[in-house]
Amino acid sequence: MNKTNPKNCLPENYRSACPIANVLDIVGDKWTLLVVRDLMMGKHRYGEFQTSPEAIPTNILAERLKRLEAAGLVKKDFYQDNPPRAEYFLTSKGADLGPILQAMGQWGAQYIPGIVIPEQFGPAEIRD
Amino acid sequence: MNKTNPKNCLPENYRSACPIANVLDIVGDKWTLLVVRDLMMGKHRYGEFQTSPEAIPTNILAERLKRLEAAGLVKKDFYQDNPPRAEYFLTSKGADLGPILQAMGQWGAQYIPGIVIPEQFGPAEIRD
DNA sequence: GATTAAACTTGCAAAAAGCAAGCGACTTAA
DNA sequence: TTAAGTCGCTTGCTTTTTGCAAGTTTAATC
Repeated sequence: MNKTNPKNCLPENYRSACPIANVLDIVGDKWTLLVVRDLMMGKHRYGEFQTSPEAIPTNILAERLKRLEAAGLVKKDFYQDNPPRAEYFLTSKGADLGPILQAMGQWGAQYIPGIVIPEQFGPAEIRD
Repeated sequence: MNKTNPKNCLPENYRSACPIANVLDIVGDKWTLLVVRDLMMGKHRYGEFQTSPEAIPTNILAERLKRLEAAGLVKKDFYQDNPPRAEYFLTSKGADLGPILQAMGQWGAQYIPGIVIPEQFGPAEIRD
Protein backbone atom coordinates (compact mmCIF):
# COMPACT_ATOMS: atom_id res chain seq x y z
CA MET A 1 0.00 0.00 0.00
CA ASN A 2 1.27 3.40 -0.99
CA LYS A 3 0.73 5.93 1.77
CA THR A 4 1.09 8.81 -0.63
CA ASN A 5 -1.97 7.76 -2.61
CA PRO A 6 -4.87 9.79 -1.24
CA LYS A 7 -7.37 7.23 -2.50
CA ASN A 8 -6.20 4.85 0.19
CA CYS A 9 -8.13 7.03 2.62
CA LEU A 10 -11.40 6.35 0.79
CA PRO A 11 -13.69 3.33 0.93
CA GLU A 12 -12.50 0.85 -1.65
CA ASN A 13 -13.08 1.68 -5.29
CA TYR A 14 -14.52 5.14 -4.66
CA ARG A 15 -13.27 7.38 -7.42
CA SER A 16 -13.19 10.28 -5.00
CA ALA A 17 -14.87 11.64 -1.89
CA CYS A 18 -17.22 13.76 -3.99
CA PRO A 19 -20.90 12.90 -3.53
CA ILE A 20 -21.66 13.57 -7.18
CA ALA A 21 -18.98 11.19 -8.39
CA ASN A 22 -20.30 8.52 -6.08
CA VAL A 23 -23.88 8.99 -7.19
CA LEU A 24 -22.72 8.71 -10.80
CA ASP A 25 -21.04 5.43 -9.98
CA ILE A 26 -24.48 4.10 -9.07
CA VAL A 27 -26.83 5.75 -11.54
CA GLY A 28 -24.46 7.30 -14.10
CA ASP A 29 -25.47 5.57 -17.30
CA LYS A 30 -28.19 5.74 -19.91
CA TRP A 31 -30.55 3.16 -18.43
CA THR A 32 -30.53 2.96 -14.64
CA LEU A 33 -32.50 6.14 -14.00
CA LEU A 34 -35.08 5.12 -16.60
CA VAL A 35 -35.77 1.99 -14.57
CA VAL A 36 -36.09 4.17 -11.47
CA ARG A 37 -38.42 6.47 -13.36
CA ASP A 38 -40.62 3.50 -14.30
CA LEU A 39 -40.68 2.33 -10.70
CA MET A 40 -41.80 5.82 -9.66
CA MET A 41 -44.54 5.69 -12.25
CA GLY A 42 -45.92 2.55 -10.67
CA LYS A 43 -44.34 -0.17 -12.76
CA HIS A 44 -43.25 -3.22 -10.79
CA ARG A 45 -42.89 -6.23 -13.06
CA TYR A 46 -40.19 -7.18 -15.53
CA GLY A 47 -42.59 -7.16 -18.43
CA GLU A 48 -43.85 -3.71 -17.53
CA PHE A 49 -40.39 -2.20 -17.72
CA GLN A 50 -40.02 -3.69 -21.16
CA THR A 51 -43.08 -1.84 -22.43
CA SER A 52 -41.47 1.57 -21.95
CA PRO A 53 -40.85 3.41 -25.20
CA GLU A 54 -37.07 3.39 -24.86
CA ALA A 55 -37.12 -0.42 -25.30
CA ILE A 56 -34.39 -1.39 -22.88
CA PRO A 57 -32.56 -4.59 -23.95
CA THR A 58 -33.62 -7.48 -21.77
CA ASN A 59 -30.15 -8.41 -20.56
CA ILE A 60 -29.49 -4.84 -19.50
CA LEU A 61 -32.79 -4.62 -17.68
CA ALA A 62 -31.99 -7.78 -15.74
CA GLU A 63 -28.54 -6.53 -14.85
CA ARG A 64 -29.73 -3.09 -13.76
CA LEU A 65 -32.42 -4.54 -11.54
CA LYS A 66 -29.76 -6.67 -9.86
CA ARG A 67 -27.48 -3.70 -9.36
CA LEU A 68 -30.27 -1.54 -8.01
CA GLU A 69 -31.18 -4.28 -5.59
CA ALA A 70 -27.55 -4.77 -4.57
CA ALA A 71 -27.23 -1.03 -3.98
CA GLY A 72 -30.32 -1.07 -1.76
CA LEU A 73 -32.38 1.15 -4.03
CA VAL A 74 -34.83 -1.57 -5.00
CA LYS A 75 -36.47 -4.45 -3.16
CA LYS A 76 -37.38 -7.62 -5.03
CA ASP A 77 -40.51 -9.26 -3.64
CA PHE A 78 -41.45 -12.75 -4.81
CA TYR A 79 -45.17 -13.25 -5.10
CA GLN A 80 -44.99 -16.87 -6.32
CA ASP A 81 -42.46 -19.66 -6.21
CA ASN A 82 -42.90 -21.83 -9.25
CA PRO A 83 -41.99 -20.45 -11.63
CA PRO A 84 -40.35 -17.75 -9.52
CA ARG A 85 -42.06 -14.44 -10.16
CA ALA A 86 -41.26 -11.20 -8.44
CA GLU A 87 -42.21 -7.54 -8.24
CA TYR A 88 -39.74 -4.73 -7.80
CA PHE A 89 -40.27 -1.77 -5.50
CA LEU A 90 -38.26 1.30 -4.61
CA THR A 91 -36.86 1.42 -1.12
CA SER A 92 -36.90 4.80 0.60
CA LYS A 93 -33.29 5.16 -0.47
CA GLY A 94 -34.34 4.60 -4.06
CA ALA A 95 -37.39 6.82 -3.82
CA ASP A 96 -35.17 9.63 -2.58
CA LEU A 97 -33.68 9.79 -6.07
CA GLY A 98 -36.94 11.57 -6.94
CA PRO A 99 -35.48 15.07 -6.76
CA ILE A 100 -32.78 14.10 -9.25
CA LEU A 101 -35.37 12.85 -11.71
CA GLN A 102 -37.49 15.92 -11.18
CA ALA A 103 -34.55 18.22 -11.81
CA MET A 104 -33.79 16.31 -14.99
CA GLY A 105 -37.41 16.45 -16.07
CA GLN A 106 -37.52 20.19 -15.57
CA TRP A 107 -34.31 20.81 -17.45
CA GLY A 108 -35.47 18.60 -20.29
CA ALA A 109 -38.83 20.30 -20.44
CA GLN A 110 -37.12 23.65 -20.68
CA TYR A 111 -34.36 22.88 -23.16
CA ILE A 112 -35.27 19.87 -25.26
CA PRO A 113 -37.74 20.62 -28.02
CA GLY A 114 -40.45 18.13 -28.80
CA ILE A 115 -40.55 16.37 -25.49
CA VAL A 116 -43.75 15.47 -23.73
CA ILE A 117 -44.10 15.95 -20.01
CA PRO A 118 -45.24 12.60 -18.66
CA GLU A 119 -48.11 12.30 -16.24
CA GLN A 120 -46.71 13.19 -12.83
CA PHE A 121 -45.06 10.46 -10.77
CA GLY A 122 -47.59 9.10 -8.40
CA PRO A 123 -46.55 8.86 -4.75
CA ALA A 124 -44.34 5.86 -5.40
CA GLU A 125 -45.02 2.86 -3.21
CA ILE A 126 -42.04 2.23 -0.98
CA ARG A 127 -40.96 -1.14 0.41
CA ASP A 128 -37.94 -1.30 2.65
CA MET B 1 -40.11 4.45 -43.66
CA ASN B 2 -42.51 2.55 -41.49
CA LYS B 3 -45.55 4.60 -40.61
CA THR B 4 -46.47 2.32 -37.77
CA ASN B 5 -43.25 3.14 -35.91
CA PRO B 6 -44.13 5.76 -33.30
CA LYS B 7 -40.52 6.92 -33.17
CA ASN B 8 -40.92 8.44 -36.61
CA CYS B 9 -42.93 11.16 -34.89
CA LEU B 10 -39.95 12.15 -32.75
CA PRO B 11 -36.94 14.27 -33.62
CA GLU B 12 -34.30 12.04 -35.10
CA ASN B 13 -32.55 9.63 -32.78
CA TYR B 14 -34.56 10.52 -29.71
CA ARG B 15 -35.10 7.34 -27.74
CA SER B 16 -38.47 8.62 -26.62
CA ALA B 17 -40.39 11.82 -25.89
CA CYS B 18 -39.52 11.55 -22.19
CA PRO B 19 -37.49 14.50 -20.89
CA ILE B 20 -35.51 12.28 -18.55
CA ALA B 21 -34.46 9.94 -21.35
CA ASN B 22 -33.36 12.89 -23.42
CA VAL B 23 -31.37 14.43 -20.59
CA LEU B 24 -29.67 11.08 -20.06
CA ASP B 25 -28.70 11.00 -23.72
CA ILE B 26 -26.71 14.19 -23.06
CA VAL B 27 -25.31 13.73 -19.56
CA GLY B 28 -26.00 10.05 -18.83
CA ASP B 29 -22.53 8.68 -18.26
CA LYS B 30 -19.90 8.59 -15.57
CA TRP B 31 -17.89 11.65 -16.66
CA THR B 32 -19.94 14.41 -18.27
CA LEU B 33 -21.53 15.73 -15.10
CA LEU B 34 -18.16 15.74 -13.35
CA VAL B 35 -16.89 18.12 -16.01
CA VAL B 36 -19.97 20.27 -15.46
CA ARG B 37 -19.34 20.14 -11.73
CA ASP B 38 -15.79 21.38 -12.27
CA LEU B 39 -17.04 24.20 -14.47
CA MET B 40 -19.45 25.19 -11.72
CA MET B 41 -16.60 25.18 -9.24
CA GLY B 42 -14.75 27.72 -11.33
CA LYS B 43 -12.46 25.53 -13.41
CA HIS B 44 -12.04 26.67 -16.98
CA ARG B 45 -8.89 25.20 -18.51
CA TYR B 46 -8.09 21.74 -19.79
CA GLY B 47 -5.31 21.26 -17.28
CA GLU B 48 -7.58 22.26 -14.41
CA PHE B 49 -10.10 19.57 -15.20
CA GLN B 50 -7.30 17.05 -15.17
CA THR B 51 -6.39 17.92 -11.58
CA SER B 52 -9.72 16.69 -10.20
CA PRO B 53 -9.39 13.66 -7.96
CA GLU B 54 -11.34 11.37 -10.29
CA ALA B 55 -8.51 11.63 -12.83
CA ILE B 56 -10.53 11.68 -16.02
CA PRO B 57 -8.64 10.12 -18.96
CA THR B 58 -7.44 12.84 -21.30
CA ASN B 59 -9.11 11.51 -24.43
CA ILE B 60 -12.44 11.31 -22.63
CA LEU B 61 -12.07 14.83 -21.29
CA ALA B 62 -11.42 16.14 -24.79
CA GLU B 63 -14.39 14.28 -26.21
CA ARG B 64 -16.77 15.36 -23.46
CA LEU B 65 -15.81 19.00 -23.82
CA LYS B 66 -16.57 18.73 -27.54
CA ARG B 67 -19.91 17.12 -26.88
CA LEU B 68 -20.84 19.67 -24.25
CA GLU B 69 -19.97 22.44 -26.65
CA ALA B 70 -21.91 20.77 -29.46
CA ALA B 71 -24.90 20.46 -27.16
CA GLY B 72 -24.69 24.15 -26.30
CA LEU B 73 -23.95 23.59 -22.63
CA VAL B 74 -20.42 24.94 -22.83
CA LYS B 75 -18.76 27.78 -24.70
CA LYS B 76 -15.13 27.51 -25.76
CA ASP B 77 -13.35 30.86 -25.67
CA PHE B 78 -9.89 31.16 -27.20
CA TYR B 79 -7.66 33.55 -25.30
CA GLN B 80 -4.63 33.11 -27.58
CA ASP B 81 -4.03 31.84 -31.08
CA ASN B 82 -0.62 30.30 -31.25
CA PRO B 83 -0.57 27.77 -29.83
CA PRO B 84 -4.36 27.72 -29.63
CA ARG B 85 -5.42 27.95 -26.00
CA ALA B 86 -8.98 28.18 -24.79
CA GLU B 87 -11.08 28.42 -21.68
CA TYR B 88 -14.38 26.67 -21.25
CA PHE B 89 -17.45 28.28 -19.68
CA LEU B 90 -20.94 27.12 -18.96
CA THR B 91 -23.70 28.68 -20.99
CA SER B 92 -26.92 29.45 -19.19
CA LYS B 93 -28.25 26.20 -20.58
CA GLY B 94 -25.33 24.39 -19.00
CA ALA B 95 -25.53 26.30 -15.75
CA ASP B 96 -29.17 25.28 -15.46
CA LEU B 97 -27.98 21.74 -14.84
CA GLY B 98 -27.16 23.04 -11.36
CA PRO B 99 -30.31 21.68 -9.72
CA ILE B 100 -29.49 18.20 -11.01
CA LEU B 101 -26.02 18.34 -9.48
CA GLN B 102 -27.41 19.71 -6.25
CA ALA B 103 -29.97 16.94 -6.03
CA MET B 104 -27.21 14.40 -6.62
CA GLY B 105 -25.02 16.04 -4.03
CA GLN B 106 -27.76 15.92 -1.46
CA TRP B 107 -28.61 12.30 -2.12
CA GLY B 108 -24.96 11.36 -1.95
CA ALA B 109 -24.44 13.28 1.26
CA GLN B 110 -27.37 11.44 2.80
CA TYR B 111 -26.71 7.91 1.62
CA ILE B 112 -23.06 7.44 0.77
CA PRO B 113 -20.83 7.02 3.79
CA GLY B 114 -17.44 8.65 3.84
CA ILE B 115 -18.11 11.37 1.34
CA VAL B 116 -17.01 14.94 1.84
CA ILE B 117 -19.29 17.80 0.93
CA PRO B 118 -17.26 20.04 -1.36
CA GLU B 119 -17.10 23.78 -0.88
CA GLN B 120 -20.32 25.14 -2.34
CA PHE B 121 -20.43 25.92 -6.07
CA GLY B 122 -19.67 29.54 -6.51
CA PRO B 123 -22.07 31.53 -8.70
CA ALA B 124 -20.72 29.98 -11.88
CA GLU B 125 -19.64 32.47 -14.49
CA ILE B 126 -21.88 32.15 -17.52
CA ARG B 127 -20.92 32.92 -21.10
CA ASP B 128 -23.51 32.54 -23.79
C1' DG C 1 20.08 23.67 -27.69
C1' DA C 2 17.65 20.72 -24.48
C1' DT C 3 13.88 20.45 -21.30
C1' DT C 4 9.48 21.39 -19.93
C1' DA C 5 4.71 22.42 -20.48
C1' DA C 6 -0.13 22.76 -22.16
C1' DA C 7 -3.67 20.82 -24.81
C1' DC C 8 -4.70 17.58 -27.26
C1' DT C 9 -4.57 13.11 -30.66
C1' DT C 10 -3.67 8.31 -31.73
C1' DG C 11 -3.37 3.31 -31.10
C1' DC C 12 -4.69 -0.54 -28.93
C1' DA C 13 -6.64 -3.62 -25.28
C1' DA C 14 -10.46 -4.24 -22.07
C1' DA C 15 -15.09 -3.47 -20.64
C1' DA C 16 -19.83 -2.48 -21.52
C1' DA C 17 -23.78 -2.24 -24.62
C1' DG C 18 -26.80 -4.14 -28.03
C1' DC C 19 -29.05 -7.79 -30.61
C1' DA C 20 -30.97 -12.20 -31.30
C1' DA C 21 -31.79 -16.63 -29.89
C1' DG C 22 -32.59 -20.03 -26.27
C1' DC C 23 -34.52 -21.92 -21.98
C1' DG C 24 -37.46 -23.61 -18.00
C1' DA C 25 -41.81 -23.53 -15.93
C1' DC C 26 -46.14 -22.94 -16.30
C1' DT C 27 -51.16 -21.59 -19.15
C1' DT C 28 -54.14 -21.63 -22.58
C1' DA C 29 -56.26 -23.19 -27.04
C1' DA C 30 -57.16 -26.99 -30.19
C1' DT D 1 -53.16 -34.31 -24.75
C1' DT D 2 -50.30 -32.42 -27.35
C1' DA D 3 -49.01 -27.79 -29.38
C1' DA D 4 -48.34 -23.19 -29.09
C1' DG D 5 -47.77 -19.12 -26.23
C1' DT D 6 -46.15 -16.30 -22.19
C1' DC D 7 -43.06 -14.69 -18.64
C1' DG D 8 -38.70 -13.72 -16.80
C1' DC D 9 -34.82 -14.18 -17.53
C1' DT D 10 -29.71 -16.22 -19.50
C1' DT D 11 -26.29 -17.01 -23.15
C1' DG D 12 -23.46 -16.06 -27.16
C1' DC D 13 -21.63 -12.93 -30.12
C1' DT D 14 -20.77 -8.42 -32.45
C1' DT D 15 -20.25 -3.52 -32.00
C1' DT D 16 -19.36 0.49 -29.40
C1' DT D 17 -17.33 2.87 -25.63
C1' DT D 18 -13.87 3.26 -22.19
C1' DG D 19 -9.29 3.34 -20.35
C1' DC D 20 -4.37 3.56 -20.51
C1' DA D 21 -0.08 4.89 -22.49
C1' DA D 22 2.52 7.13 -25.74
C1' DG D 23 3.02 10.62 -29.25
C1' DT D 24 2.41 15.43 -31.37
C1' DT D 25 2.52 20.48 -31.83
C1' DT D 26 3.77 25.10 -30.55
C1' DA D 27 6.06 27.85 -27.51
C1' DA D 28 8.22 29.38 -23.21
C1' DT D 29 12.20 28.47 -20.00
C1' DC D 30 16.80 26.95 -18.43
